[in-house]
Amino acid sequence: MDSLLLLHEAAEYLERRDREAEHGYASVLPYNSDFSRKRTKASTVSRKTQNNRSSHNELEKHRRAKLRLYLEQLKQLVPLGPDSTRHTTLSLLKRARMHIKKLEEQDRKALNMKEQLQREHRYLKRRLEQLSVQGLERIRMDSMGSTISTDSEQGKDALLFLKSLVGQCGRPRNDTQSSDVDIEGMEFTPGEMDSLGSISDGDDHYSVQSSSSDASFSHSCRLQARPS
DNA sequence: TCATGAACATGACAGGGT
DNA sequence: ACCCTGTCATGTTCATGA
Repeated sequence: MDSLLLLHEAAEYLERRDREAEHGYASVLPYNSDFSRKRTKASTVSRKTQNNRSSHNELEKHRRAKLRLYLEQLKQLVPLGPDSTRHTTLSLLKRARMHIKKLEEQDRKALNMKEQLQREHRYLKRRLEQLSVQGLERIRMDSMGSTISTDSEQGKDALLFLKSLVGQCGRPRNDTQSSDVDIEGMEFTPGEMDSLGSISDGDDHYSVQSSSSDASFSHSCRLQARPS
């Protein structure tokens, strides 16, 4: 059972108990009434039970202390906000449930983003490889009139330049490192998610300019791609 | 003073061990 | 069958804020 489900059940339980108390059942039964099973049976309590009572009380106290500790630990993990100066167990559990839901949503969005970036990276890499081949061809054609040594030097320079380009653009988010993308504190606006949604892996019509969230990434690659 | 939440006491029960 | 341990349900008491 996952933590969200546990919290959900805990919060629902406390809410139910509150509701029942409001409507007059369960915990508001009259003391010593016929409905009170423990008090009516108390008269038949054995001497052994009496002897064990204090130890049982101690155990119960320990159990409650443990519960308090867990609630304290939970309080450290859940952002409580400025408005909640006074926390109750119920409010804490509700907040924790909301917080977990929010984290799950962020995680889902970050995974989507990661997949889109991986697709973008693969596309850019392919494109650079194409461009490097085309660039070499063009340099070779342009330098037909020059000497063999010059031609060779220029080709070598161009090749080095293009290789470095592939390295630079590929390095920030290559396939092996992409699983380590830091998604801490990522906030996504609906616009960002929409624009990312327009990219598809199998579709090479993907437009670099259309990706608003990665404009800086693609733009820097384009700028660097201009030989000085 | 009253309402409310937390802490406590206690009986009941379930499950595991002997 | 009995005991032990952990948990739950319920009523009471206490602390605290409005």
